Amino acid sequence: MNRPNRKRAYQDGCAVAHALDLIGDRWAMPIMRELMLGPKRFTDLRASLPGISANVLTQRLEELEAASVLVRRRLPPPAASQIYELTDWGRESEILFQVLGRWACRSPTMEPGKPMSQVSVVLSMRTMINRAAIGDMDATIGLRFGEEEFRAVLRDGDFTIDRGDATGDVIVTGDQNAFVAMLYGGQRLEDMAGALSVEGDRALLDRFLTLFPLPPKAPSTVSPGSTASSG
Amino acid sequence: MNRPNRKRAYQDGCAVAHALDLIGDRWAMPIMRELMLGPKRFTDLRASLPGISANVLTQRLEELEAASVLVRRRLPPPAASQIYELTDWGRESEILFQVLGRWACRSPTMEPGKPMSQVSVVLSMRTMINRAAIGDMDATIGLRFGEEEFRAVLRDGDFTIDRGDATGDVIVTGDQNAFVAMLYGGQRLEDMAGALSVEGDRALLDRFLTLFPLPPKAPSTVSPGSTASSG
DNA sequence: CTGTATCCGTGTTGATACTG
DNA sequence: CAGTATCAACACGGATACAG
Repeated sequence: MNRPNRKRAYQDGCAVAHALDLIGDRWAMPIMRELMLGPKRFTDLRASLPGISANVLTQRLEELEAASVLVRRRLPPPAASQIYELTDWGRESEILFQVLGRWACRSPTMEPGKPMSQVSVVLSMRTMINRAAIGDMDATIGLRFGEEEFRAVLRDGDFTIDRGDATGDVIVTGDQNAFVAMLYGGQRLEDMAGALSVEGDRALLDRFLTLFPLPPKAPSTVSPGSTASSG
Repeated sequence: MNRPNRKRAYQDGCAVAHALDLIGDRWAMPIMRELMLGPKRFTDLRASLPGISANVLTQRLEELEAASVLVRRRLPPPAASQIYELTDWGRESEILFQVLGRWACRSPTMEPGKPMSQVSVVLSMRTMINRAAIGDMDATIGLRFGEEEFRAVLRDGDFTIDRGDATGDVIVTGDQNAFVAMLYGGQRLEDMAGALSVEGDRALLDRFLTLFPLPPKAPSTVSPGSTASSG
């Protein structure tokens, strides 16, 4: 229990430096990301953050709780387990993830194809949606990624997607990475080798997939032969 | 020279995780912040980032260069020194700093009064300006913090501030931390004990200072007696 | 089953000293 | 001025053992 308790902190009045003191440690933002669509248990977090170790997760959760970014709640019996949930202010950090995501997807070194968590995929849709292209579309799209279900709604020129029953005009079931390959990789359902199945209005799905354009890449300013850290 | 060259990277397709791979290392964002208003030399960076050590600065600059966030340029003689300059894409990251700053200044654990760099103060004004309150103000404000000079312009309901000659309708000279105490701490010029001097239209300065309101704090969700890391 | 604590090998960070 | 070299302290990740 008696940890030394003194973190390395920027001694800087800049609010950005304070933000980095709070959420700049390794794994802090990915943890927040995984909680953005609702609370999760320790084990769920661990499962959706491949590479994190139990002790690091414990420590980050403590620090984020101390920062009032999240709270831990004990569920009533028979669940008898704890859940971690963003505070209101923690949830307001979603804009950080959107802006960071929009900037980073233009990175010259961003390479697609690496696996994403279910939550990442849903948040990326909130980030990349081109609202100007929605027009008068009025539709509900259900997504079922493993055990998790989400529902997207297009209405009145707006787009929302949240946890919820995967019902609607079209329902996609399967692996979220296969869905991402369609969404951002330009792949077609036929290329998915059965990793995805679709029920309902396939034409709607095709149109839906066009609503998430990727912005142009920024040019690389590194000469190809230099000693850049290649991953 | 032959560093192992393999960083700890999130193996995650999420664009946010990629962003963190690029600029999530300690000191990376403060370095970018210091370059946001124009290029700087190694020694200037070191001076404006108290606490960073030379080897870490070297390494971060290399990594940020490899990420195409900044470039290093050799100045023509007689300067004969290098400068570090953000790329276009690197400069577009300013929105990250604004969003991060707006979110973090609501932190329950944010405590004012810690020193800020000159660049931080200027960027914070870009972040916190309340454009709706500008009205028909038409004025130029000069700021002189140490060796650095900045010029703020209010015109057509817009606000800009950049490096530039500290001339205008009112000119403030002195320590940027004293200026911040007026800007965000509600202090008055008389309380500054001579750390600031003002030439020109003092009424304009008073009105100018009202254009940068702080948003309300988020509530703390930590019980005061708990073992929070009070770092 | 759901976390938490401890040990250990390794890599990163940071302070000091030093070189071109 | 612009970095390198060295070294100690710490953080991370993996494994494992422990507690409710």
